[in-house]
Amino acid sequence: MKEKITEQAILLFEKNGFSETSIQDIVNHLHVTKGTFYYYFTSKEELLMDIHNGYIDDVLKRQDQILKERNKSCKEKLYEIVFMLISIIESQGESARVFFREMKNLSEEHKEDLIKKREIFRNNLQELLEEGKDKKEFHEDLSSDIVSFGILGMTNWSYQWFKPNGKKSDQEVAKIFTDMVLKGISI
Amino acid sequence: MKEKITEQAILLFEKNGFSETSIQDIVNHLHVTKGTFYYYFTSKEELLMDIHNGYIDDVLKRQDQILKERNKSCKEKLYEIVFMLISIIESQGESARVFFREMKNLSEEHKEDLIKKREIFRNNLQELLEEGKDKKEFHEDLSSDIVSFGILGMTNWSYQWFKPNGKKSDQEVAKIFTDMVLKGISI
Amino acid sequence: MKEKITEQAILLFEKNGFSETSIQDIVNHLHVTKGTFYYYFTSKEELLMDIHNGYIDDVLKRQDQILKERNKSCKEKLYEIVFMLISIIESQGESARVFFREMKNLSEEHKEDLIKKREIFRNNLQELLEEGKDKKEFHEDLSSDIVSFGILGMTNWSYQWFKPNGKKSDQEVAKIFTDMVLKGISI
Amino acid sequence: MKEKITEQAILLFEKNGFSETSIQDIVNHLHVTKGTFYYYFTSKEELLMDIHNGYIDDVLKRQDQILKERNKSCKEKLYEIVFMLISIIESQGESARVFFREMKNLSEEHKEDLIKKREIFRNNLQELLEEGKDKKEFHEDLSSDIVSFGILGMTNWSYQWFKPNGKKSDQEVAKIFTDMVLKGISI
DNA sequence: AATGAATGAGCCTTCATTCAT
DNA sequence: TATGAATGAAGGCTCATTCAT
Repeated sequence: MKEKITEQAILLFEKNGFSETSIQDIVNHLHVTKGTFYYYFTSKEELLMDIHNGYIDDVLKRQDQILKERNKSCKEKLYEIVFMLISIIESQGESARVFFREMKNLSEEHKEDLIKKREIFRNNLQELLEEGKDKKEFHEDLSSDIVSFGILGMTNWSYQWFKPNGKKSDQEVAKIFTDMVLKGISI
Repeated sequence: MKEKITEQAILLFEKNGFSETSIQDIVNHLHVTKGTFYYYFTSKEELLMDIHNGYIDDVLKRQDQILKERNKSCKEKLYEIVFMLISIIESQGESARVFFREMKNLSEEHKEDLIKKREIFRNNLQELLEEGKDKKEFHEDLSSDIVSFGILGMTNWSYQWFKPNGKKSDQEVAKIFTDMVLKGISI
Repeated sequence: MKEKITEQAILLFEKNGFSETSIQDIVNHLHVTKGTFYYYFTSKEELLMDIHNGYIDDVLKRQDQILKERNKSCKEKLYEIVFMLISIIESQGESARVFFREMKNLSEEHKEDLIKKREIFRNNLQELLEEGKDKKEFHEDLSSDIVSFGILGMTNWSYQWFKPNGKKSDQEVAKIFTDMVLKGISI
Repeated sequence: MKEKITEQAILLFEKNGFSETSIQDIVNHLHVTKGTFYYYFTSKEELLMDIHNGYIDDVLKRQDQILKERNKSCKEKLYEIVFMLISIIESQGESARVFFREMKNLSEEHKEDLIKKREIFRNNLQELLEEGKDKKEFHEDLSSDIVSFGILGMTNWSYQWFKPNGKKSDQEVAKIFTDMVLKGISI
């Protein structure tokens, strides 16, 4: 039941926003009563936090797995991270959108926790860029901080327009983005 | 007065969110009463729409000016657009953040209008990329649609982390982003 | 309107208790809506505090007037205070009962304020007893603290049984109590 | 278990009030679940009634024992009743406070039962005063009804201020009160 | 004897909006 | 142009109670 509530909530938060979705809305869709909701969650915010944690923890775990792979170059790892981010928006688009849009509705304390985790993710990417510089895979005058923000912007922003069943697949988009970042668009 | 209300609303919407900001909050900061608000606006949504239009119209106008410039290459124009987007977040950060976050609170009708304008903006960028391909400034196998999304992602996302008085200026960030997009990060 | 709400609330709080009376109950009796209530009060507790302050401030003012009277003996003043307390329960019985029963529903802060005022009242009584000892009106080995508690107990408790239109008037009750306290019941 | 629930409930009702204490609160403190509560009690009100009956029955029994004593004067019996009431507040302060404060939360029917018992107690006291008048121990023009209310007020009110480990013991307070009632404070 | 899931009614509070002045 | 009083709908949350197991 707790899981069913969470799933339904993700759908509604994504469609209408957190503040615009009432507990009543959520439980109506599941044909249970508000009491039931409060049996499983102590507050609406706790539910939102659960959703956020579910998303970021999953993303961090996948990033970890990619970075751990021994016999891959930094370029290859960069592609895989880009692909992972795009494809996670394909498979868990609603969670992703809730994640990016609704952080402000968390309590100050919870928000801090999440911002820390998000910063860890970005920092790992920045370190990958630095490692690539050391290994002469990337330009040595690369601003790894700004560039990491740029790459994340490209991929994260895709939740605004990327459609799972659109013209381009997640793999194609990831390829185009990685090409752009690696080789540039200029002749 | 109408302008003062709009300005104050932008500040509060940016800080606390649209749904979380009450009309009362806004008028309290201006030491007037709710009646005054409803003398100038027919609804809270109208105010939000005004803010959105103010932002996108400004951005479109600036883009137009850049694209009209005769004696500039496509590369140069691309840099100028990136710079314009970053710098507008420096100078009008609050409006920008409200614009990106609060569109869902507009009525279906108003939202459509805005999405159209936003699509015009992106399409202009895509056309610039196509023109660049024709003029042999950009690779001929460039996916101008996806790449335009990528560039917008990079710049728009900067509202999440870019700080006007941070280590890098808007010009530097624009330069780094354009370099990355044009030349790539790979050796 | 604010006054009408307060009056109605006193009646209901007295009859059913503070926690057992809903804002809805109050406004229903006045044929207005809950919004109206919150236009005049910021919270249910504020209303309760208003009631408490209205009562204790009135009682303190009256006590002051009695104590200030120049040409009266301590015994006479004691009678007047007892009479005042009984008669205030006759005229403002509901307020009195709310005052004695519902203090626990105030916030910690507000409660402290009130307890201070109540303590001032009792202390004034204790000082009157001490003054009476000095002037040889009362026994010199009188425990003025415990006795003051006893007198207040007698009078305050009357809110539990005293009925304005009962067999004995407030003046008679005050006379009986004062006689008992002054002369004792023993032969 | 039933007893454990009752004890815990008394503590919580005294501290936070009946309406402000939830069944959940009570069972949490005992590390059992709500179901358990409803196995032993049919409703929250029944529990409150049990507490009330426990208190008043005990008080009535003790009063009975005092009144039955053959070789004591009415004055002595009066002292013992006052002492009994004060000391019961010392030993069972929580029950006493719940008794005096929470009667309004009983059903009309249950409340009547209790009021009857309370009236029996007061009436016994009044009869003791009458008996004292007959035996020339008390003034013959004594208003035994009002005086009995006064004595009960003095003692019952002590639950508001009497502290078991305070400056004066229960015996001392009872002595002061009885002296005041018997001999008066006037010289 | 005890649990845990679920209910449903009610509560305090907020807020966009209206309207007479 | 601006105010202040009032509305009504909705929202988050609590809680006594029920019941199958």
